[in-house]
Amino acid sequence: MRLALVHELQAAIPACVVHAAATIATALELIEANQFALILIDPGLPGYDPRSEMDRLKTISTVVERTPAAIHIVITGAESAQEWEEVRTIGVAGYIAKNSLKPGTMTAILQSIADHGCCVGLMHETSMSPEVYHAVLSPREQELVQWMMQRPANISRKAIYDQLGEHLNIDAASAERYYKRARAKLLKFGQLPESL
Amino acid sequence: MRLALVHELQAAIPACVVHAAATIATALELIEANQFALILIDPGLPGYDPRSEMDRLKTISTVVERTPAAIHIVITGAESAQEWEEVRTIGVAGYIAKNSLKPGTMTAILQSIADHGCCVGLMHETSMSPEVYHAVLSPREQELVQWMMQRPANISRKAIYDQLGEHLNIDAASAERYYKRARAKLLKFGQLPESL
DNA sequence: GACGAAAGTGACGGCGCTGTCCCTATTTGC
DNA sequence: GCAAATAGGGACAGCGCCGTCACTTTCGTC
Repeated sequence: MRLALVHELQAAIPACVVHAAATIATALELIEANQFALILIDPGLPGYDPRSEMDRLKTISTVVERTPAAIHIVITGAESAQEWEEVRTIGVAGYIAKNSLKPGTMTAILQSIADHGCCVGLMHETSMSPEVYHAVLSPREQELVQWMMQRPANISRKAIYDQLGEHLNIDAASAERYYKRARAKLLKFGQLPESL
Repeated sequence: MRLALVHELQAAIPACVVHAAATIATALELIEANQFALILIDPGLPGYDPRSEMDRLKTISTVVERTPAAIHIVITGAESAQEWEEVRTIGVAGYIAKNSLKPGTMTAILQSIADHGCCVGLMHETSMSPEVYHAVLSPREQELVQWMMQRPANISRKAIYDQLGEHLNIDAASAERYYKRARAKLLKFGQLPESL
């Protein structure tokens, strides 16, 4: 889980160095030994660190107080608008629900903080559409299949190709061939979903 | 976060199809429409799904009851030995704390379930050593640096190379060159940690 | 019947990661 | 001093993913 966050950060900030801590104790050691520009905090769950009676807010405020020079973002699974109000007064710049943290969102979050000074990502429109992942597909192919499966019935595939080509900065024709390759792979492995 | 789990699964089971749901409602739709062999459940945090009053146990039991043919594993951030006792009586085969879910562990978990019928992964020895990730390094290089930084002072680097070569099934000499390339990159970008 | 959308197949260059091999200074140890 | 360990550099083939180009066939519709 930490790794996922690290990868998001690395994708958003090229050529950065990320330090990760499994427990609050380790985190406190790190912020004493280093000067960080950006700090992500996952307050964790009840009983996250048994040796500490700190609750969520205390944990956050402790870290923030000890690193006044850094920008702080709270990443939480148990989102709460009220908690955001509380931590923003402490000096937290961002409050992101894990549910609204999709791949690639990190860049937008950091941009928003740079522009408006803060960023909130509660569970807005949870993409209710289920996600399907096929291990035999490369990431690009996976993405193509994902898009195609969400295609409304009255939209031609060609339109999706154009849409996707623009979105990924590639040729619409290439997008078409990706989808075809993906479909061929799924057919070959007998994993073709009924949505053709 | 879901994606991280999906990737772990795909790494553990080659050529598999993974369906992911953001909410319990979506999950219930999925298990009605499909026949799954393996189901991972993250009961989520308090308030995870606001439209449902189900608590953690109710959520888990609902899913388990509706999919008697599948193997169930609970992945949770708020681990609790007591909860494991409760869910095992329902028919859950695995109970894994997110903290003990390191990259590559999935294979061992599934193997353990296949062998002993169940698998528990509470927060055993939390690797207290902090983790450092450099975006400029490739995964292999990253791994080498990680190992080398954890090297006890009285162990020669050569021994680490041998150790690593065996662990990764590569030449010890190759491991050496990976570390050197990694070090050169870090030096070039001014990101070299003091641990040389 | 003609035309366009869609499906199915084959091939190519570029790029990055991997794993291997070789060659040279400099430092550390016995 | 000599040998081993360490640091530093350059080169190569294999492989998978990416993006592109070209060709044929089937189907539905007008």
